[in-house]
Amino acid sequence: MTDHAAASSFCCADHSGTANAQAILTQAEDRAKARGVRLTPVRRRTLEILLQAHVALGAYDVLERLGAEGFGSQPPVAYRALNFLVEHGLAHRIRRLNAFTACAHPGEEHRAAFLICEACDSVTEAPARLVSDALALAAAEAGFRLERATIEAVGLCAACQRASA
Amino acid sequence: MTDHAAASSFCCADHSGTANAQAILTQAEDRAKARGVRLTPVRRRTLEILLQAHVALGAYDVLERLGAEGFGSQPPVAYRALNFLVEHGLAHRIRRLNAFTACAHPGEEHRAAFLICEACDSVTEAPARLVSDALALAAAEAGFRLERATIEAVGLCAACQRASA
DNA sequence: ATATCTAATGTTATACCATAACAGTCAAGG
DNA sequence: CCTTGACTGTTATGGTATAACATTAGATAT
Ligand SMILES: [Zn+2]
Ligand SMILES: [Zn+2]
Ligand SMILES: [Zn+2]
Ligand SMILES: [Zn+2]
Repeated sequence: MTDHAAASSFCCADHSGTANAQAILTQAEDRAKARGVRLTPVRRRTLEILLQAHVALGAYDVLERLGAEGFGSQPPVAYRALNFLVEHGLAHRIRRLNAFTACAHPGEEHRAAFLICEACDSVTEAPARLVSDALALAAAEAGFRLERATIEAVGLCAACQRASA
Repeated sequence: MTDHAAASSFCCADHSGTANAQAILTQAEDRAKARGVRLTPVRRRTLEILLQAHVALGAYDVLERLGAEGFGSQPPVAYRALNFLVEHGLAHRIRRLNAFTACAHPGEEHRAAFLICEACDSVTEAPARLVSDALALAAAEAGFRLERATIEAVGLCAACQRASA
């Protein structure tokens, strides 16, 4: 897991960061303000780190960067910042990878699905309205009251399909 | 995680085990034979352990039981058996819980969603054809070739809703 | 039957992921 | 000011998972 960041440096999707990272960061600040929570330096920097990465990062990957920049260097520092971002819709946890990725659409309320490429480790956030609705239906049929869900697909991203063709 | 097995001893769903456990075990044997793989003693016993549990079990929970019965007592013993069962459709991995549960419908090819109760830790396997289709569609729209997916819902099972009403 | 090969099991050791508990710090609001 | 609650940092520990290698059990082929 630790070498994800190094690998596949010119990979697929539009989460590549630098492009719209600034815009997303601004949205994130707005959202934080709207919610009345503080986007403190560690938290903000953590979000930037996620935005700059083109793959999902493990907590220890994030921690390493934070520590190198003068923030705390012990696991709780990273986990707290990451959990904060997730709680407030600024990042998502990818359970299959034990990793985190910046939300591509902060501000909107959304239920996302994640498309994880087995070849390049990229993670793309896809709109999951319909998937979510279908799941809600299936849950209702079982008398289950759905609170939230994890939807993660594994396969090959468009770029890697072309590359392997 | 370790006390899941102890808790909620008369819980909700139909995965309660003992009822149709025997039938499922038979199906599993058939399926293994059909696939030309061996359901060895550890593997079979591991499946039985999962079937007897009424919640998903962590690898170390399973390991503890296996060790107590004369099988190996080191992590790889449990992980290998569990991974075998998952690979061959006899069990499922519940990523949100870092746990495993016996498949309720071995034999059939199926893409399942899991309904995880926050109150009693029960895990119910729900048919997810429609959810899966919707996800396939969303993936296709992103040019993503879907291989497999994890669909896990968190909420309240029917029984626990009644209990808390 | 015996040699041979492969799959499966078991062990040791280690890596990776995550949180509990407590101490110090900082920024309001009274 | 000074209290208060939120935030950051540290130490310590617990839980999850795999790599690497030795051993054994089953199948296959003389
Ligand atoms: Zn998002
Ligand atoms: Zn890719
Ligand atoms: Zn199943
Ligand atoms: Zn329940």
